[in-house]
Amino acid sequence: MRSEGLEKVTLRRLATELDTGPASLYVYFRNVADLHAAVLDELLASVDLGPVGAPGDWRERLEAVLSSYVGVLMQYPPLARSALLTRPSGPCYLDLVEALVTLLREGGVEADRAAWAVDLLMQVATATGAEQATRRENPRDGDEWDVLVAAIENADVGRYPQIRDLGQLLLSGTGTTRMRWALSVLLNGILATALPVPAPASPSEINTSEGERS
Amino acid sequence: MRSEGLEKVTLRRLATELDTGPASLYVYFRNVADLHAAVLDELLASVDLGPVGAPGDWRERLEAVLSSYVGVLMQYPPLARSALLTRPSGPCYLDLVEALVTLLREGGVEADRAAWAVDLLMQVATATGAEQATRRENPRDGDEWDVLVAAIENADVGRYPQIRDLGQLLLSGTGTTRMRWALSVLLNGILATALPVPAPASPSEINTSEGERS
DNA sequence: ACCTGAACACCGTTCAAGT
DNA sequence: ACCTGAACACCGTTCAAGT
Repeated sequence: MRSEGLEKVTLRRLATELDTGPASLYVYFRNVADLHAAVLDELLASVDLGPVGAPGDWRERLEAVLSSYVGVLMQYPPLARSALLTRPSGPCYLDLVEALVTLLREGGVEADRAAWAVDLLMQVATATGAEQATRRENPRDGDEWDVLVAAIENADVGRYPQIRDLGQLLLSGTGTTRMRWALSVLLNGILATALPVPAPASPSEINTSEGERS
Repeated sequence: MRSEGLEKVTLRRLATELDTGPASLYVYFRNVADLHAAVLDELLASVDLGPVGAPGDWRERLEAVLSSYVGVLMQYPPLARSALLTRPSGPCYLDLVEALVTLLREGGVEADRAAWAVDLLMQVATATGAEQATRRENPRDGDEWDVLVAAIENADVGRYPQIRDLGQLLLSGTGTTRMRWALSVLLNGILATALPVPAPASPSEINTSEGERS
């Protein structure tokens, strides 16, 4: 419907695209965050969930799904950024969650742990996508990188002995290899870390045990 | 110097605060990202690095430092958001990196692994801070939560069997307990996951082995 | 009743004109 | 030479006035 190539997703741009004033969009969206969420979910439809049903190692398939997700985010920097702050609940987002849970459970992760693990995996993937998308669209990124390199190389030995010791190790690796390693860390950690035992609750407060969520 | 209580850090607001026009700030900062980075680093000075030199379990001390960091981010939502996309290189940021590396090494993590681990820990902590800060300042967050609860409870059983199966488990736990678990996951994963063997490089390209970093 | 033009209150950035 | 007022090109949101 309105899935034309949008680079800067903004209320006004979409309004002029539709030959109307910006006020009209408030009939469909209560604010700009709502609009972003809607476009984002539309976009998540293009994430490749094929690996879920495919044969092969569940870890590799999970990595494939998350890579596809990150790739989609990187194509639309502003949406990638909004994905970090939004609480998505669209159908395609749920498809993605469903896929990740399926793969985790296939890997032997029990239900409660898988539930929390999905959030963590999505958080890291989304943050990675938003970061890389922003850097990619920022032409001055090279400069910032150089500044960081210089800051590390010239770091005061007295104040930053560890940093001086690590040196280039802090900057080593490509984005892809780092993300592959991060995903391994997460999966190994998830497999090794049980959920905390829930705080003992008296029977009367069992139904409010969802917590403050803040 | 200019560390007055700033809630919305914006070029113009700071300019009027200083009784001048917005153009004047371009003498000190080349753009608004630069300004954010500067203020952020100023803010990072208030992160409590005391636990680094204190006695006790290195994991708990690392958790204390990161909690302090997240707490600082949550006090300034716009800066928390910019921290996700910026490539910080200020002195206080380096202090924080130094602290984390120190604790990781104390825990027996070897140098190269610690170098990558710091980035991952900071990414998760920063994302958590930015998320929670944004939610806290958004009064409609309750509504979005309700929408998500409803979406999960009423999810189509055919399309989302796993989600239906998990149900409230997906929403269980407070922000704090989730973050404590996430940190355990990360530390367990870091301890369990060696870096990939670097791609074999001919001697001639050893000096360019920093990678594309994209 | 529904839609929307125009206005409001902001942004970041640039650049010519001042001192 | 250095600083900056004013202008430019955008934002998101509201609201009164139209149909």
